[in-house]
Amino acid sequence: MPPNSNLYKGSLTTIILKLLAEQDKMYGYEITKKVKELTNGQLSLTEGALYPGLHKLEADGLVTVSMENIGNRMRKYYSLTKTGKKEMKNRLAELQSFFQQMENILNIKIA
Amino acid sequence: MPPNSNLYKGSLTTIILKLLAEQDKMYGYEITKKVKELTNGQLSLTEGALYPGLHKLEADGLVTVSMENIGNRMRKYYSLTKTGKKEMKNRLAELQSFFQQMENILNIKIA
DNA sequence: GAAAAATACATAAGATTCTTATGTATTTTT
DNA sequence: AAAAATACATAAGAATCTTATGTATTTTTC
Repeated sequence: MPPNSNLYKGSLTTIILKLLAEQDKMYGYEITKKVKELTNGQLSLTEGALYPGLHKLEADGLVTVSMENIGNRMRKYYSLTKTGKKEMKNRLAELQSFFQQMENILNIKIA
Repeated sequence: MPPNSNLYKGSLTTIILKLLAEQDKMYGYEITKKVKELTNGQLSLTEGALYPGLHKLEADGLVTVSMENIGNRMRKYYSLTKTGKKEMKNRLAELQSFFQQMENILNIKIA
């Protein structure tokens, strides 16, 4: 597998929030798998960014946690709070306008 | 004027390189004006990011500087080096693939 | 059945890139 | 004459990442 592509800083939590909005609840490792799958293996979230990111979302009240034991191994499932759903919409809108601005500036077509 | 939109970190130097590729030479303040113009005032580069960014591009050998005096005021014009032109293409390509990946992950249409 | 890979979490040090604040000075507009 | 725009700069601190390391279980492969 190639080394991680650089995530443009700031997009990680938006990704997490959007995936949680679609899947209802997910655990960290599952998120990394999902991102790899959706990008055909091109993008790998690093654990050093993912887990602190999830902790921050929790501290900010955007997600809640529920633990589940699978055999002897634990999983921490994350779900969006009501605030988290709103914030997800805000960040998606922000990201869209960022993309629009980048198109204007760089004069490129995306997709 | 509204407060600065957040630039997604990492995109600033790509913007600078692309504008320099189109304009041949520009000075810092001119770059901020151009970005404002292209985004209809929605995006303002902050000086605290712009000038250090230009200095770093120079230190990395991607741009060269030529001074010009306009009356009693100086301008520092920046131009792409050969390496800078290559790097600009690399970063644009990287950014495009990042956008593509974000589309895949977030399931959004851009533009 | 032993070794390797995958699963599943975590944290810490350091790098990078930004924001905010501040500073200097000239020129143009009001 | 005062305010806004032009034109540069740097420093402190915040935010977000990378890289490295650690622990432990489960599944796959040889």
